[in-house]
Amino acid sequence: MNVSRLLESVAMYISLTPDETQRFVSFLKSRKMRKRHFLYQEGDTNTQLAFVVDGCLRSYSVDRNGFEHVLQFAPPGWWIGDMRSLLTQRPGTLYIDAIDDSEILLILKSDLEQVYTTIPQFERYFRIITEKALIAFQHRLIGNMSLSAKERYESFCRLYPTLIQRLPQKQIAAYIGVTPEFLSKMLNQPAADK
Amino acid sequence: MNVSRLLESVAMYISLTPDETQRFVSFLKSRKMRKRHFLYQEGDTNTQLAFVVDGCLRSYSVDRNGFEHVLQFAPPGWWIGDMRSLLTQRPGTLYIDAIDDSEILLILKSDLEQVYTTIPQFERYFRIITEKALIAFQHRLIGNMSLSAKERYESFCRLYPTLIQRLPQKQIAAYIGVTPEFLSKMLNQPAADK
DNA sequence: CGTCTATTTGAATGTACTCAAAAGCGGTGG
DNA sequence: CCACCGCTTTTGAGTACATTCAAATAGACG
Repeated sequence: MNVSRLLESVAMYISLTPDETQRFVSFLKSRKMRKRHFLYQEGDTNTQLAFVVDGCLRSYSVDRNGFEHVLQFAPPGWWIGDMRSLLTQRPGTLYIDAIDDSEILLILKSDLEQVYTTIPQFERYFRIITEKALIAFQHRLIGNMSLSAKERYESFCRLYPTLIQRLPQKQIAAYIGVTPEFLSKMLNQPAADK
Repeated sequence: MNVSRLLESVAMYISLTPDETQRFVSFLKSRKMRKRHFLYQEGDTNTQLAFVVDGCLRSYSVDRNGFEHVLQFAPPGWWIGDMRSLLTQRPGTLYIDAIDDSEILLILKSDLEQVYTTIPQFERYFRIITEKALIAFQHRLIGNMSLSAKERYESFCRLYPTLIQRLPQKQIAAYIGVTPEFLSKMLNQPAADK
């Protein structure tokens, strides 16, 4: 089990003793996921959080017309899950799948609670991680309201420069909030520069 | 200083000794704000977090064309601040002002750090508060991508039933992401019911 | 009351969507 | 190794939702 990437992330914000580290790791389960395979589907109760070691996952919802909307891409080093389902312990509204062959570390909600009570420093770690996620989503929301589709695309390219190359356009469209058709037209008609 | 509302919120997630409570309260500063007065403006470095005791605040950004986009309304019992500026300690991009005469409790970033180290339970409190905020923003983002303006308006009414009455339409428009003109037309042409 | 801002209304415009169909691309099996 | 299948991307024409700009009206506040 390759936990070094996660321990690096943890070490950025808190200091653990070898024993604490050991106990934390004992709660983790490693899992390989093949491209296009699901971690959860809508209606499942999400009882775990996933840390991406290698590959890339995504979470998305499907609206009543069948259109997908990407909530998050999770490259290596990122956490992903259906936070709402995790918190409420009720069936979620998100799908989470692998967009590449991936390796992830899972921790169950119940074990996470264990971690919080036995190694309180993790409250801090996840507080900070969550704050950063919150800031990112706030920023994205503002962007969605104040930028044009073209600007959102450019902003996306800046944010995920590595992802942009291996993601199908369709996924990018579902992230920035336009139809695949429109994104295609936009990219092939740079006639007017601004 | 009216701290009972905040202590209620804290007590929902953690248990403090009287001494801890006392120490926490000693970090808070009470402040009254008159309607339309600012807590921060764009470019300020936000060094504090605000808890609304009474009244209502809002945070918003102004895009390059001068349009306002509301990030958050904060009725009594809610926290508000420019999280990004608070985390990075750099000038923020948000404006925060009172939309009603309000009473708030402020805590400085530096004091918050003190609270975290001396009363570690607060890591938990703010982790949970932040998780809830994250979930709310994720939900709103998905809504912005998958719902029509009318549906976003209805969703807003459900979320803030009390606010809806005392907020100018313009503010609601700036929250759901449409122009005030369009919202006005939408509300006055319910000809077609669906 | 008078001023300032919010709301309404209308006409013209634009950005992005819908639907449909063709073309491209990648993986799979023969 | 090639042919085929399914999915993604492209392209076009028509449309719709929402914006822009302008001006009139209504409300709020001092």
